[in-house]
Amino acid sequence: MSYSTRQREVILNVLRQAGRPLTPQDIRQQASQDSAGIGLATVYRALKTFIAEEVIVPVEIPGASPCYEPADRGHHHHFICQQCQRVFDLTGCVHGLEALAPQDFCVQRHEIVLYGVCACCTEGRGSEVEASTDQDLHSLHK
Amino acid sequence: MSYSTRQREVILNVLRQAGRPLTPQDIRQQASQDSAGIGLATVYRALKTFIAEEVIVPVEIPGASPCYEPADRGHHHHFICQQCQRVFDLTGCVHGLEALAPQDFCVQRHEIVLYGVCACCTEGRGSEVEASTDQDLHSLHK
DNA sequence: ATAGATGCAAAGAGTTTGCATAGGT
DNA sequence: ACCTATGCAAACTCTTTGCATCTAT
Repeated sequence: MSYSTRQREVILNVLRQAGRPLTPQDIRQQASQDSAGIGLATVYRALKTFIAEEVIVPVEIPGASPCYEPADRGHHHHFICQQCQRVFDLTGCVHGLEALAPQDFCVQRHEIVLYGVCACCTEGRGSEVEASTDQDLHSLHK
Repeated sequence: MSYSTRQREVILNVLRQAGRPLTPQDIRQQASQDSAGIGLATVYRALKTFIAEEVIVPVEIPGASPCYEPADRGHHHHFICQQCQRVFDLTGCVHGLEALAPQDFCVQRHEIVLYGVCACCTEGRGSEVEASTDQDLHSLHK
């Protein structure tokens, strides 16, 4: 089995406290505050372990770098802001998706991604957000 | 403007004749048959030019390598076979997607991806397809 | 003749792996 | 004590860029 180390606890904490999926770089940067000098390789290895243990899930957005979030958030989809490039969680889903595939295709799961401009960036605060170190947590969960 | 060279014509032809989005590697491999010794860099540069000219569009599927297809296929979505990893075009769309985003978010476009097993792989021909050099064109367009 | 395109090789970004050391059990 | 995790650096993959040469206009 896997050991519980300080680095892994910190990584998991970072992912849980963020209200949105994070990239490995995001994670490393955040984690550095609690565990200085943490290596990127450690982040990648921890992510791989957590995925295998189904503690987190990868979120791969077309046009964005792969990112990760806790697995306990249930079925949901994502919104990516074209301005600040951040990924947000959405709630809800739509029906009738299986109908898009030919009948001899077997549909196992689906992904929906919305692209646009988030509330922050719409308010004209786009540039400052873009440069932020991203401590702010923009959860859309109620 | 851009010149019309043999390589570019071949690349565009390959994309048009394929019934599904292709990766740069796919394209290079196919194009080699008509233009031996074509370089990968040439493919990437041609793709960039074609995208700028809006002749082709990038198709970025979560969990798959980025691929490309002609821009004149209209609004549609994609299916990725978990077995052979190929990307197929779907026809049709669903409504009510904007409703998934908070009202202060501006939705500009969307992407829907279905994952599952394609007809070929369901028929038990998965392994041979997986190893194929992919000359076969699996269009879903009617 | 000139500007753009090609092929190669080198350079970058992102991710993975080998290895010696440190740390959890 | 044993086995796993860490950090570093090297290796790998995918994509981009520099440069000399070639080609379309």
